Amino acid sequence: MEVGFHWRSVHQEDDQNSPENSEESPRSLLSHDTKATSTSSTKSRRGAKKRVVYVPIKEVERSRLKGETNAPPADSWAWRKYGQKPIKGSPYPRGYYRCSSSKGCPARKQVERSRADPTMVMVTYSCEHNHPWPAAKNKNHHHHHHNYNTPPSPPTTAEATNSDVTNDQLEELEDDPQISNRQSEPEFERESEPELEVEPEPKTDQKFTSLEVGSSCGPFATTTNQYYEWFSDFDSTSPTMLESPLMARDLAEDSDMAKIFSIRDDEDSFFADLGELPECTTVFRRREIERVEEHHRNLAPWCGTTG
DNA sequence: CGCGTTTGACCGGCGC
DNA sequence: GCGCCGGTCAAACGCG
Repeated sequence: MEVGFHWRSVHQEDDQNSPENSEESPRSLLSHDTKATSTSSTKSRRGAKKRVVYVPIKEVERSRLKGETNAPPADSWAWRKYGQKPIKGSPYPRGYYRCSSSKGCPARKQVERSRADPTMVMVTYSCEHNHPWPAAKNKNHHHHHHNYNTPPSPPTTAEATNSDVTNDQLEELEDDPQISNRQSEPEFERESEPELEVEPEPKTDQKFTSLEVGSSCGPFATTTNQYYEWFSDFDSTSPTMLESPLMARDLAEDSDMAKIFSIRDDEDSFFADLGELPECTTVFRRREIERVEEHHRNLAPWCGTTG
């Protein structure tokens, strides 16, 4: 495969000038990577580093189909929506989310549908989680090695099925034929199908016009729902998930991480890797986290943007 | 009753 | 200085 996701260090001035420009970037997606997620690190005005992730709306759609109103690329963290605004250049609104796991957690993310490619959802992560993954909150990961920024060890479908997901949850998952398929299929071929799956009806367009993903992002990471999210994201666009755990950092520039990612990109069976990668990442991840926390305490982090 | 979403108001930065 | 715009706050509301 040639796609997957590309770590793009976008050294734009210090901001994504305009939504239009930023949207144009993911042209690669437009071409054929409907399923691939693309990421790019950029800085916001105040120099705050941000990580942008593109997720095929399909993922979102699928999630919704499952009966849950979840939508945004679930990263297993609990996010609480604190605002939504229409964006000038885009017909789609942008949803603002904040980590609800910890009160002081500066982690934030913005979810909006790509204007250039309506089949993609653009998720912009800012700031880093400064607390362990709230596993206890909604799950019983007996061996979860909550790495700060790393969500629970990405429950490979198998793993989760065995230890994390309850029967009910499984049923939910299996309830969606697509999901089941994905788990066993490479799904890449499926992806070759255009947005047919995504927007079979015009009404689909409606919901997006109004709030689209943003609105449906609601209760996604509330509780058990997270499992669904994981699955959906996983079997389909794993890159998305990979993103979240490492996001806020300059992983793009981080040699170690970068390496891992490249590997991932090549690996078709990232599923297998997922089981281990998180572990590996956890190690140095923690190291960095600590540093990050330091920053957070000592000096106003890049996310210090107040307005 | 607690938690999360919704939604309009408010604030601050930036360009003109 | 003013207006536009993106980002956040906070009250109201809904749901489990």
